Amino acid sequence: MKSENNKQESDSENGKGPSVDFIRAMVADDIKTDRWGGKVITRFPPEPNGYLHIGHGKAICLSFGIAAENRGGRCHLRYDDTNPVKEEERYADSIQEDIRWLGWDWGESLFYASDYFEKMYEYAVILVKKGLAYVCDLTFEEFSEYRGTLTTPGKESPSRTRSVEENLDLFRRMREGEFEDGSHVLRAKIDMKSPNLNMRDPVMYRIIHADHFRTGSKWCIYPTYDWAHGLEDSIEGVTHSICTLEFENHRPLYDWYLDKLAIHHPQQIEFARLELTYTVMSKRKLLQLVEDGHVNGWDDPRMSTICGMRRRGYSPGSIRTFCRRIGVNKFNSTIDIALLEHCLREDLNKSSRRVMAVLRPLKVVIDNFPESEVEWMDAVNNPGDPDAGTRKVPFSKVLYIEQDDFMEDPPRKFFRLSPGREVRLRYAYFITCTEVVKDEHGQIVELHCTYDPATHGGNAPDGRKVKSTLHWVSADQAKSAEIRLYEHLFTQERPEDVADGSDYTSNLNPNSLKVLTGCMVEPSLGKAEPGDRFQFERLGYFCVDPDGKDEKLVFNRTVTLRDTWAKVQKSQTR
RNA sequence: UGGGGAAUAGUGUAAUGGUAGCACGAUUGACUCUGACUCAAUUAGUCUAGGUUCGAAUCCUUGUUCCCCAGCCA
Repeated sequence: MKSENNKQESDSENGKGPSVDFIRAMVADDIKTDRWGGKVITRFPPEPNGYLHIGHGKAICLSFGIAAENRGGRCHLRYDDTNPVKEEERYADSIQEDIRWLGWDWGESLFYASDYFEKMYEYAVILVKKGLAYVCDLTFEEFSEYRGTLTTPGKESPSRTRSVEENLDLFRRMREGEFEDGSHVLRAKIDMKSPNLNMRDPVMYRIIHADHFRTGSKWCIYPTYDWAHGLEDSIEGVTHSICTLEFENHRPLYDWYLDKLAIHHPQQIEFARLELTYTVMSKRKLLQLVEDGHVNGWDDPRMSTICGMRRRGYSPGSIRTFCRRIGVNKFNSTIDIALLEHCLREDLNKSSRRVMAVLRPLKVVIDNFPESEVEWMDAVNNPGDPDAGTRKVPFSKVLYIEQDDFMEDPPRKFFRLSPGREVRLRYAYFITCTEVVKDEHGQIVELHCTYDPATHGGNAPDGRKVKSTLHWVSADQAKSAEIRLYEHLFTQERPEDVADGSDYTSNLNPNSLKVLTGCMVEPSLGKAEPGDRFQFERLGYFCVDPDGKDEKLVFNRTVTLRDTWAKVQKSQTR
C-alpha cells in the first residue's frame, strides 16, 4: 500500500478557524497564566490489546492536534502495557501504523509504561514507608465484601494495621515471586467510607505470574491502571492528560497519588467518547464481530477500525476533518454517520482521479460505427484540478453501459437511455437507442444504437441538448474486475436498540456486503495498485483492495456519490 | 435510595449577562458533458417551573431526564 504522509496541521475550515472547545480553551488559558512554563505536553496512552477504531481517532486527533497547535507542543505515544495477559506486540505495531497513517508524528516520544516499572516500584515503597500503602491478604470474595456498595460504606481490611516493616517485607516478597496470584495485593490506605468507590483503599499492585511481551518474566507484580497512569504522566512531564469521561471518578485518586508523592502533577481532563450511528465501537463488540465471522477480520472495510476504514478507502484527511468538526464535550452524543460520509466525499471529491467503470454491464452495439475501429477519446482526470491532466479512453463499436441507465418503459423524470431517446456517452458521442434485444425470459441482453459522428467528444455542433450523460467502457479494451459494495453494518441507527432477549447482532445488515463480479472498468485501471482511490464517475468512490493479485482487480466501494435520482425513485415507488 | 458528570433545531456544535449562529440531514430551485460538485432558498432549537435583571441559553432556586462508578481491566 502506498504511504501517505500528511502534514501535521490544524485542519482549519473555510479560512475561519474551527471553534475552540473547552479543552483547547483550558490549554490556552494555562499558556496565558504560564501554569506549565508555556509547555503543552499531551499523550495518547493505548493499551496494546486491540486495534484502534474511529473513537480512538477522535482521542488521537485531540491530543496530537492540541500538541501540534501549540508552539513547542508534544504528544507522546505511550503504551499502557500494565496487564501482561491481555497485551501483544502485534497490537502495538498496528497502533503505530494507524496513528502514522492518520498523519500524526510522536517524534522521539515513544514510551512504554513497562519501562517505568522499577521507578513505580520505588514510588510504591515510598508510600508504604509513609504508612499510606499496605499489603492486604483478603481473598477476592472478602475483598469485594469489604468494599461495601454504592450506598453502604466499606470495612477496613484486617491487614490495614500491619506495620511498615512488615509491609515492606511482604511487598518485597510479592515482587520476588513468593506468593501465588491473587493471594496478596498492595493497596493504598485512603478511606473505606468514601462515597467514591475508587478511594476505598484501591489496589496498586496485583500478583500475576505471566510473561509480559516486553519485560518477559522479570516481574510477577503489575501496577493497576490508577496507580500507574498518573505516574506515567508525571514521569514524562505531561501537562494535560486527556481521557474519556468514565475516568472522571478516578481523578481524585489520580490526584491523591501524585499529591502524596509530591511529584509533577499533570491536569487530567475528561471528554465524551465518540459514538456513531449504524456503528458499534467497543473493543469487545468489534472482537466479537471478528471472532463470530460476521465480518472478515479486523480490517474488514465495514469495521469502524482505522485499518478497516483505510482498506475501505477513507482518506486520513477526511477522518481528521471529521474528528475536528464533531467537537469535544462532556456529554455523550451520537454523531450521524452522514457527517463522516460528508467529510469523506468532500475530501475525495478534491483529490480523486475520475475514471469510468460499469458495475452491471449492459452490452451496447453502435450499428453505424466501423467494425474494428478504435478511437481514443480525451477524458479529464479531475475537473476540480487542472494539473491532474487528461487521459485517453478507447471507444469502439461494442460498449458496455450500466444496466440502471436504460429503461425500456421509463417513468417520469427518468432522463437516461430508453428506446428512441438520445443521450451522451461521456467524452464520446451522442447515441440513440434503436433496438432492444431480449432473451427467451424477456431479459434485456443487448441494445442497438446509432451514434452521431458530428458529436465527437460529446458536443453537438448544432447546439442540441441531451437530458443525460452516461458512463461507459469499450468492450474489447475493458478490464474485468470484482467490486465489493458496502452498506452500513447495521440496519438500526443504534445497533443496541433491540427487543428483549436478543443483542446487537440481530441488527446486523444482511446486505452490508455485496460482491459483484464481471464488472468492466476502463483499461487505465490495469495499472492501479492496492490503496489507490478513484471516483468511478456517477457511481461513487472506490479503492483498490489488496486482495487483487496479478491480473485480478478488486475494488471496494468507499462511499457512493450523493444520488438525487435514487431519492426520486424511492419516492416514486412509495 | 451514595457519589461524580451532563442537558441548545432531527443530529452535532457555537454564543460565558446584550440580535440564538454554524455544520450535517431533509425539502425546493438554479447550474451542469458526473441526477456529482457548486450556488441559492426553506425547514427546525435553549429540559421544567420559579426568581434576580432594563435585558438570561448564560446567574440563583426547584423539579425532570440521561450518562459513569461496587475488576486484583483500562
